[in-house]
Amino acid sequence: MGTMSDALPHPDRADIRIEAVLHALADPVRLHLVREMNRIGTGCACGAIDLPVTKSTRTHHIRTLREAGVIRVTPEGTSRIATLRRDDLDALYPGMLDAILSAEH
Amino acid sequence: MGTMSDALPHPDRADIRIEAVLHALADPVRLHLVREMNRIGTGCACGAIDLPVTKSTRTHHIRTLREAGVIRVTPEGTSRIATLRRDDLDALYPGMLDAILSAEH
DNA sequence: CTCGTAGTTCGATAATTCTCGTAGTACGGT
DNA sequence: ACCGTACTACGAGAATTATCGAACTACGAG
Repeated sequence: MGTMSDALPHPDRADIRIEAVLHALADPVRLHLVREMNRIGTGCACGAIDLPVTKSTRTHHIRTLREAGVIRVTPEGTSRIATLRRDDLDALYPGMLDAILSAEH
Repeated sequence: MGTMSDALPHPDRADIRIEAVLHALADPVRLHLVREMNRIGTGCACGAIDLPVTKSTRTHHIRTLREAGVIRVTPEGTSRIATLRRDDLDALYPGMLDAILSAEH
């Protein structure tokens, strides 16, 4: 049970909660992930973005972002492709994502 | 030392960090405080908003919001008046605050 | 089938942080 | 001067979370 090609659970747009999204984006590692995903554009391999943490920690952060509804993750071979849920986030909180992503840092 | 009428420390606009702001807004109690401050409008007494926590916990949350640069707090008699730092937040992250405040909940 | 790569899961630890109660400070009124 | 109200400070407990290492699963290439 639980093979890697099983669809991963994602919240529906209606089930995305602002607090979970804010919490997900408030962590420096996760914010960096999201910024990079945004920069690279559509569909980037999770592992391609280098981070100052081990791979199990990376898994934890990717899951946090996925469960909050910030990214969508789909298996592709041995990799997993992550995409920002721009459409959903823009529909729910218009302007928020752009404002956060374009913030200086 | 440290009398109540001392000016409380607030970060300059340039020192406001997006991560701190997101972290401050990610807590349900603090988000409720901010929503209420926004609804009530300019300058509301911190203690006027009722919360399901004790007053020392309230102090903690107010300080977190203040130190993140989300609100400005000024002594006024025995009370403290809190105001959203709309101008600064809108300048730094245009559209973010409105998007968060108008999110359904 | 075996190997290497990509990622997950589990258990543990360390760090935050949310929460509270108690004690204390500041200010305004009587 | 005294009291009540508003809030802060400190110390401690409970909960959450960030992090890691080790063991495991899945898939593709040879």
